[in-house]
Amino acid sequence: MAGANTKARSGRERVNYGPLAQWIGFNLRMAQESAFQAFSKLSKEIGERPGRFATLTLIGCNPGISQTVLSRASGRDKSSLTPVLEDLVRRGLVARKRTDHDRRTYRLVLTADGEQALARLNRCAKRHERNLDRIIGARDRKKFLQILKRIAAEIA
Amino acid sequence: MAGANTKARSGRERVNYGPLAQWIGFNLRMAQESAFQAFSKLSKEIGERPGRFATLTLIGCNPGISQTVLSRASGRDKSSLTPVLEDLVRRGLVARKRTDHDRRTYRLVLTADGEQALARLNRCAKRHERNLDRIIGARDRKKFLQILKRIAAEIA
DNA sequence: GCGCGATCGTTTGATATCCAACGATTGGAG
DNA sequence: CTCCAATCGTTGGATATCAAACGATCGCGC
Repeated sequence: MAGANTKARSGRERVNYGPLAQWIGFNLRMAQESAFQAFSKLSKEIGERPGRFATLTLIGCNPGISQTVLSRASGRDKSSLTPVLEDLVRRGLVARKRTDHDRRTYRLVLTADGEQALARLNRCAKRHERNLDRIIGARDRKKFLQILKRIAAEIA
Repeated sequence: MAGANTKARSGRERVNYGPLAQWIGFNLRMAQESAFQAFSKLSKEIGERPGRFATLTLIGCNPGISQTVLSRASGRDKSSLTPVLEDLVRRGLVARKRTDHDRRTYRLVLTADGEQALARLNRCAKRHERNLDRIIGARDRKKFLQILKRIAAEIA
């Protein structure tokens, strides 16, 4: 079925991906999943979850940011952030401050411990990025990054 | 903190991404999420879930494939496939056959309805891919795809 | 034959995520 | 002033995923 036979599977475990092999969407998912798994393993070594990283970085670079703005920037629903921030606050990495002129929003800031945790995560991320750079190649890195950003920005 | 101030936020809702802006891993996640959302919307129009697509395609291209092989090919744990296949079988899109020489494994095949559902999903995917192609540009498409495949293959 | 490690699909339990709805709060229209 | 729509963070319900453990089955060595 479905035309497009690139290669029938031969001996053991050879799979025919058919048209999937040429589809950006599928390969984007596979690459992201692999990269995430790899980073997950690195960050587990220092006892942090990978999902915390973008959150801590964005709070660090934008002290006083609100949860809603943070959720949009990190590409997740604001309700997903509630348990994450609860955890980060409980562990003393992030502080929530109420403002007086608008008592609905929190202003999020890193604590000293939060800065340290972020620094540790940054070292992991650097190693991870070096691995990715090695695979992508310095020559194509800039263009690759640029295309990723265009996809994120324009497909919505 | 964290050095690297590309731009302080000014008026409304300007967020400083700091070093995140240059990281492949983060941008890979954002691009994948956006692309998946877009495809999700398209496939919802025809009443299918986006996760079913790779599954149906791989079964179609590899009639008789087992669940374990299918799970590895589609990049998901085999236990994630159990409810998906239950649903596809219940709706009559996929048939499971027991083999006589190995009664542990199923052999998965598409039914006629499954072929039709896949054809509908394929039309969605083509539209989706055209949008991605427009963003990426024909000139860079091949290289982009190649890099995605290398990441998926080599980072693990 | 027999037994035991490996494999297949499922179950179970834990996360992470989305979406819709909610209560509290704000700010603007009248 | 007084409402009322909009916004903020949370809650509740649904789905998707993984990892570990399980029962059934296989196949190999002996």
